[in-house]
Amino acid sequence: MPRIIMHIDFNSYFASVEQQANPHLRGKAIAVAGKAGGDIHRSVVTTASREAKARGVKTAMATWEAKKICPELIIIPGDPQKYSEITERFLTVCHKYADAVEQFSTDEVFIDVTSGAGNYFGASILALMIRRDLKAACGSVCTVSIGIAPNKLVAKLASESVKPNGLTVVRPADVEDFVKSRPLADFCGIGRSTEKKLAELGVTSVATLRQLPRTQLINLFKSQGSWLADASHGLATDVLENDNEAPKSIGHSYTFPHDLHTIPEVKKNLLAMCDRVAWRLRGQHLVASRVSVYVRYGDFGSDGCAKLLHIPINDGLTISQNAWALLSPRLNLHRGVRLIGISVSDLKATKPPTSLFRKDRRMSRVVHALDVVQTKFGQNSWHRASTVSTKFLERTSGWHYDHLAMANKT
DNA sequence: TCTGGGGTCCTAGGACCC
DNA sequence: TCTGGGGTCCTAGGACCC
Repeated sequence: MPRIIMHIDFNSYFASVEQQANPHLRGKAIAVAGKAGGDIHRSVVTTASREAKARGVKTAMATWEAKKICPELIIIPGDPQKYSEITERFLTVCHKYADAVEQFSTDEVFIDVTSGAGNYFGASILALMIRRDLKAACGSVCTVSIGIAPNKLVAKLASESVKPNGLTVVRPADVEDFVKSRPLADFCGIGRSTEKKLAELGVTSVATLRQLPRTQLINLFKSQGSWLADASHGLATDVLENDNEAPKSIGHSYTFPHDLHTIPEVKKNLLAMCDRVAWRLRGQHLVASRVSVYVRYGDFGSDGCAKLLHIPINDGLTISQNAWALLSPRLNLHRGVRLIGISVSDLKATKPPTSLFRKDRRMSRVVHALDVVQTKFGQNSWHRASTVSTKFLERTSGWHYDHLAMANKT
């Protein structure tokens, strides 16, 4: 049975949320970049408002570059908490109108409205109702572009085709023509590299892509080749993914305000980052069997490696020890460390601690106590002594000891 | 004053086993 | 004197998405 899939895409998501929250920002060129407390100068634009886009500011553009082309640009640090609250409201509205909802990213969902809408006319009415409810739930500044089509691939192309505030319906009979009108770069699955490779073959449009034999595409692009052949006709067997699936990996990466040149600096930051990853891991009751570490140097060269562990782990210190063992033999400090990325994967549900050693059992009690503190007092409620400067410790030690004492009682 | 940070999936190639 | 072949596991690295 043919399906009716709707793709809903928040326009300039983070920027709209900021403009909704602060009326002074409405109608102005703003960009969301970095996070509160982070270094904005080494960040890129996460989202540009409609007004900023009109002046040439684009997503992923370096903030200094954005400022250069749009001097009046107001840069706002990102507020993940705020956005996830709005996303929750967004999802609640979607669930009201469809059984199957796939959250594709913070600001995009696919919903299957086959049974709820009945036909494409019904789906258009549904889209208008969703738009009305979203305005009520998220604010009048927030607009969405909606695409309706027989599959995810075309629904996404459709929503992308009219921005902002578009509603594009592509009935099955119109798929071939509609797809032909779209640029290759708009296809979800054709990135810069594939686009370039296709251009070298003389393929710069859907029409020219259709002329290449499927066998040739498969030879050149392996499994992606077959997908390309289908996509050029708007054919896809994509299904809505279940939202409740556990994550496959959890990671954290950070660009330092200044490149690091010493081992203690690297180790200290690595440990703090591993603690954050471990905290999220435990929050989802998971343990990890693979640790991956990635480094970007001042010259923008990079290096990374990964290791499978025999015993699954979920505490920051152990993750950090493994990451350091991987990283240290290949680390080149002369180049300056710009970014470190740490990621854990091969995730499984946590089992109760089984170690026979008293030291390990004691450590898991400490980790649990610290989790309790962090849940109650937030992300910066405790730090390892080894990850903070002496000055910082002197300034804040009283505060920390108070909280640690409380944690032990808990 | 040099391009972030969160993910997923696929493939190549080496090591190892029988 | 010349080292096949299938399978699996693992890491590195690249491509893609937002």
